[in-house]
Amino acid sequence: MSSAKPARDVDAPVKDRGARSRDAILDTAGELMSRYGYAATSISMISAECGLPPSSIYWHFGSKDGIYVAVLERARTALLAALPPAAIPGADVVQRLDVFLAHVEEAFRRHPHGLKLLLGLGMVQQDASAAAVAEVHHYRDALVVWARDSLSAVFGLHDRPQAADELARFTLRMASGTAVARWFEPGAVLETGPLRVALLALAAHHGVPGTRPSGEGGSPG
Amino acid sequence: MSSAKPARDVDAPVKDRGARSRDAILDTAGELMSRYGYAATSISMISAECGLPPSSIYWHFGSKDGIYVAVLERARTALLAALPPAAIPGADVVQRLDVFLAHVEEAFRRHPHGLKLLLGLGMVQQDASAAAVAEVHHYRDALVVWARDSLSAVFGLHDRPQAADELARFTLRMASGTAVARWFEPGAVLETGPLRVALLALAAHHGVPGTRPSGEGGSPG
DNA sequence: GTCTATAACCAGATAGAC
DNA sequence: GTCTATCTGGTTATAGAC
Repeated sequence: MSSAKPARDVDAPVKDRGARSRDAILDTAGELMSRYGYAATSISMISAECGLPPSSIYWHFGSKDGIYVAVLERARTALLAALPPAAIPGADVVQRLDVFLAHVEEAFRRHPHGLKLLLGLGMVQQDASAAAVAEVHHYRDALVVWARDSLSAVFGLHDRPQAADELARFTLRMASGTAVARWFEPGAVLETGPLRVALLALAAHHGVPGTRPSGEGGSPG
Repeated sequence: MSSAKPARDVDAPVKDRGARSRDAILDTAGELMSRYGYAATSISMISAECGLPPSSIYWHFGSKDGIYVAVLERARTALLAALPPAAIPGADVVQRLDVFLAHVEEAFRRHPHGLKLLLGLGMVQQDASAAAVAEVHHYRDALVVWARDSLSAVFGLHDRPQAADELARFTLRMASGTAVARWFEPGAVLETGPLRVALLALAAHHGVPGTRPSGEGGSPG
């Protein structure tokens, strides 16, 4: 028996050792950076954790910024793939909202690093490369667009972009706040119950039909 | 002429040069750490910015952790002093809520570093001293207690601690999410309008009297 | 693609004159 | 309390054998 922690597959077919190493580095770096932040995560930490020497890490990613860009890009892709699409099935608003919230809650629960990375690395502006800053904003913008489109579809706000923006900001800030809470209480999840009540009230406040608090089925037939 | 940036008062009476230097260091460190985070802020950066040599900084605070603890302690004191006390004046729920939200919005607007420091430094667990970790949790706990007490007073939830906890978590997560948003849009403020609607709806959902959406004055007399 | 070894540098922290 | 000068160790990054 070699070691208790086979972080990477040394005996894998030589064919794709490179791709496997690359993934191992990204896994380790994502884990460490989401926990300690970009600045506090060193190449030696990543090297020690994933078992590859620093030079291999540099061979794959070129620089610390390069690792960061790759980690963030992968996190963004994975999170956006897990988030529900804008086309939510459901006849009425409440039905669509419940489907939407269930998907969102699961996506944020299954990809806990997604937002944390954005948070811990958002303050990179210091010595980060232009590519790194661009990727941070790309990530953030993608989430904003997703939130606006989704909530617009759920509540039927295609002709009321301001209301859609408000609901999107509200939802994203709650999600970010939950990500923050998670590094004090690791088990914290997005509380969809209160969020559901809040979104329905906000929509009702904007006069969106089918969101009145009394009578869960909407307007009486 | 000496320099265009007199960051500290070199010609001040010798009497309290120490106290002034201490404050200057804390100001600079707070500014930098809230922008770049703890790990990315170096002693040399602080030294260059405030004009005092590294050894003076160490004389005042002993270590980088020491600076951090002092910065966070001062931020916590200032923020909690600016936040409204639990005893909110106002006859009915809506009145108290409006006073509360106005105070909170102003406190978070006038102390933009307060929460950012907590965010950027929350991930210090890596090589931080026990004192530093303790201060982070002290800060966070103080905010949690404040939120619970305040919202309990506003909505009259003394006998319903679970509802008070839920409203407190909701409010704090929105505030944290806003602090996060602020490092993408520096002008972002806590949006008390939607938060007001949401809190009223949550309270109504819990059956708190005086929070029904229709009829802003509460129950008809 | 992966390794050993190391260059060049900057971080946190200290010594000791004044 | 403040300064100049410096020590030590870790940091990013590279050279070059295999």
